[in-house]
Amino acid sequence: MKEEAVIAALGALAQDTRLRILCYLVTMGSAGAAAGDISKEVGASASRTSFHLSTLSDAGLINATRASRSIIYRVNFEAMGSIIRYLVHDCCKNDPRVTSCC
Amino acid sequence: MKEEAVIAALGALAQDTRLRILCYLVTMGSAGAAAGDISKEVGASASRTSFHLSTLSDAGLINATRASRSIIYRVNFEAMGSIIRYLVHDCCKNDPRVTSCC
DNA sequence: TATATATTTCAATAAGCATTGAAATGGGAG
DNA sequence: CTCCCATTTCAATGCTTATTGAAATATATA
Repeated sequence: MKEEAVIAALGALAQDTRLRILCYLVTMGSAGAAAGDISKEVGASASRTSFHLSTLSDAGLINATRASRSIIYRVNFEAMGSIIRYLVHDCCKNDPRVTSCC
Repeated sequence: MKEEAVIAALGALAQDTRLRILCYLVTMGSAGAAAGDISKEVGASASRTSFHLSTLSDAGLINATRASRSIIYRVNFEAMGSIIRYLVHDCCKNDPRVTSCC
C-alpha cells in the first residue's frame, strides 16, 4: 500500500464522528447501513454525515451501493487490513511489541 | 485505550513528514535519534521538525530524553501496539480480514 | 405529473494545522 | 562570563478541514 493512501486512510479515521461511523459499520457487517441510519446512530446532521461518509469512501475505507432511495455503506475490511498491515509490517518492522496485537 | 487518545495518535500519523519520522525512528530502535539528525533525515527545517516531534510526542507515540545538548527521540512501541490493538480488536472486532495482518 | 423521501452538493463561516524565519531557551566549551 | 551549538517557541501567513443550513439531485409512489 502506498504511503499516500495510508495517510489518507489515517486522516479519515482521525476524527471522532468518522471513527464512530466506521465502528458502527463494522457491527453491521455485510448488511451495511443507510446514510440516514448512520446519521441517526452517530447523531450528526445529514449533510455532515454525508461529508464524513465521502471522506471515508474517498480513503477507500468504506463502499457505497444504492438500494432504491437509500445508499448503503459497508466497511471495506480488506482496506482496513491493508493500513494495519502497513503500520505493523512496513512502519514498525514487525516489532514484537506491535505484532502482539493480533 | 481511550477513543480520544486513538484519534490523537491517528491524527499524528496522518501526515507525511511525521509518518516518515516515525518510520525512521523505528529503524533507529532503542538508540533513537537526535532532533537535528531527524531534521536532516526527513529534509525539514529545525522548527518544522520540532513542531512535528512535539505533535508525535503529545500523542504518546515517541519519547524524548535529553543527552547533553541534543534531545534524543525514540519510538514508543507499546503505544503503537495500543493503537493497532484498538483498530483490530475494538473497532474491527477481530475480523479475520484484518487480523490476518500479523 | 406532482409529491414525498433519501442523500448529496454548495456557499459561507469558523476552527485547526502546516510552514517560515526570527527570536528565545538550555547546555557545553573556552 | 562569554560564545557557540542544538532545539524550541513565537508570530504571521496560508491552507485544509469541520460545520451549518439551504438548495439540488435521484428515486419511488400516488
